[in-house]
Amino acid sequence: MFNFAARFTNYKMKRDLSTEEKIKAAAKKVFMTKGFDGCSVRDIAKEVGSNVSLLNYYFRSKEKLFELIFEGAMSDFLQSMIAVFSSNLSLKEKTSLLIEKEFEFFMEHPELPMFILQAIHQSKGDQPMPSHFFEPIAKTGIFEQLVLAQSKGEMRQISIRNITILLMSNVHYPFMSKKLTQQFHGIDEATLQQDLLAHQAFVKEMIIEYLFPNS
Amino acid sequence: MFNFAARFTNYKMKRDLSTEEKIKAAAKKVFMTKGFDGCSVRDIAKEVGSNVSLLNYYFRSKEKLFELIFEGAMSDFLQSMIAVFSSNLSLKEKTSLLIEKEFEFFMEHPELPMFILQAIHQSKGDQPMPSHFFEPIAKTGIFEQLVLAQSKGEMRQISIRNITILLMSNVHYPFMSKKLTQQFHGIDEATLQQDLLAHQAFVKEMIIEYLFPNS
DNA sequence: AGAATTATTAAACATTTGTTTAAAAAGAGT
DNA sequence: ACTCTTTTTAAACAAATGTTTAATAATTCT
Repeated sequence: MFNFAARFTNYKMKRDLSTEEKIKAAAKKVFMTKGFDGCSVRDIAKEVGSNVSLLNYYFRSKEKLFELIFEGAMSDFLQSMIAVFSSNLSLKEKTSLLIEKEFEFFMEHPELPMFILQAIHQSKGDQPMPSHFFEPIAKTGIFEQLVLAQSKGEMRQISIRNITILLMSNVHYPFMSKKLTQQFHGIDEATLQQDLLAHQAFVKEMIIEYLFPNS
Repeated sequence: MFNFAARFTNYKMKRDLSTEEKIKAAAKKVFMTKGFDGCSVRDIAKEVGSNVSLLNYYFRSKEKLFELIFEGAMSDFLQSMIAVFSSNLSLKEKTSLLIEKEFEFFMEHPELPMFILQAIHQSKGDQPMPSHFFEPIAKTGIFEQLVLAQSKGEMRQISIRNITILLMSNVHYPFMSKKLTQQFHGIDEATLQQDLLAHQAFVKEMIIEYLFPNS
C-alpha cells in the first residue's frame, strides 16, 4: 500500500517565505542593470545581503536563476499587449490604447525593453523562444481582426510583421535609448521624462494617422 | 645637447603592418557579437589566431581596446547622419534621404545599433560621451535649419529632441530586434531581410507625412 | 526534549579572468 | 657578422569566477 500522506508529511517548507523572493528581487535588479555577463553571483548575493551558496541552494545555478528572471520579465513585457488585444474594441482603438498602455508601463519599467532585447540578442544557444511566450498573443485573435480590418479597407495594407516592427520601434526604443538621448542632447533625467511623456502623444497621432488614414 | 634625431632614428616600426589591424578586426567582430562582458581577451586572441600577450602589447588592456572599437563604431554610427545633414537640401529631402541612407547602412551593419546602445546603456562610469562625437552634427547647422522650417510652417512643431527619438526609433530598432522579430513570427533571415527592405518605405512615408503635413 | 528536516553560512574547489614577465624570434641598421 | 630594436610567444601571476562541500543554525514534527 502506498502511503500518499507520507509524501506530504513535510516539515515546514520555508521558515522565511520571503528569502527566495528576496533573492529573485535582487537578481532581477542586478541582472537588469548589469546584464547576465556583466555581474557575478557574488554581486547578487551582496545585494541580498547574504551568501553565494544560498543562490545555488534555491536556484541551481546562475544560468537557471537568470532564465527565471528572464521569463518573468518576458511575461511582464507581453502582459499589457495581451490585455489590450483581448479587449472588446476596434482595431483603431486597440492600437491607440496599446501605445498608451505601453508607454505607461515602460515609464515604470524603462529598463525592460533593453533587458529583453539584449538577452535575446546574445542568447548563446540558437534555440528559439518557448512558444508559450507568443502563443497567448495569437490566441487573442488580434491577427484575424487585423486581416478583417484590412479587407474592409479600414486599415492600410501593411503586413502584420511590419506593423509589429513599427509599433515596437516607437514604443520600445525611446526607453532603450534613454542614456544616449540624455548624452546626445545634454539633458537630465527629469527633462527626458517630460520628453517621453510628450513623445507618447506624437507616436500615437502619427501611427494612428498612418495606419488608419480614412477617418 | 639633445639629439632630437636620435629619438627618431627608428628601426622599421612594423614588420607586418596588418597585425595591429587584424587584432582590431577580430576584436570588433567578437565585441560586436558577444559584448564587452560576454567575451574574454582569449576569445579575441583565438579569433586572431595568436596570443593574448599580443593584445596587451598593441593595446594596453581589454578596456582600452574596447574603447577604440567603440569609438570607431560610434563614428560609423554617426557618419551617414553627418553626410546627409551637410548636403544642400531641404529639410524634407534630408529627412527622406536620411532614412534611406540609414537603412542602407544598417542593412550592411545590423549589429551596430545594438552594440552602441548596449555599450552606452551599461557604461560603468557616469562620464558623458566625449563631446567630439556629437559636435559634428550640430556643426552641420541642421538644428538651425529645423527651427527655420518650423517657423515658416513647413514642418510640424515638434521639439528637436522628439524628432531625434522618432527618427532613431524607426531606423535603429528594426535592426536591434531582428532576433526577436524572427522568433516572434517564426521567419528566417531572408524573409526578415525582405521585411526590412519594405519597412524602409513605410517608415519614410509615415514620417514624412507626419513631419511635413502640408505638402 | 529530541529527532528530523530545512535554511544559512563559511571555506574550499577547479576554472577562467586580465595582465605581466621574461625569453625567443624576426627585422633593420651598421 | 653583429648589435639594436621590434614583434611574437610561452609561462606565470594574482584576482575573480561559478559551484560544491561540509558544518552550523534554525525550524518543525513527534
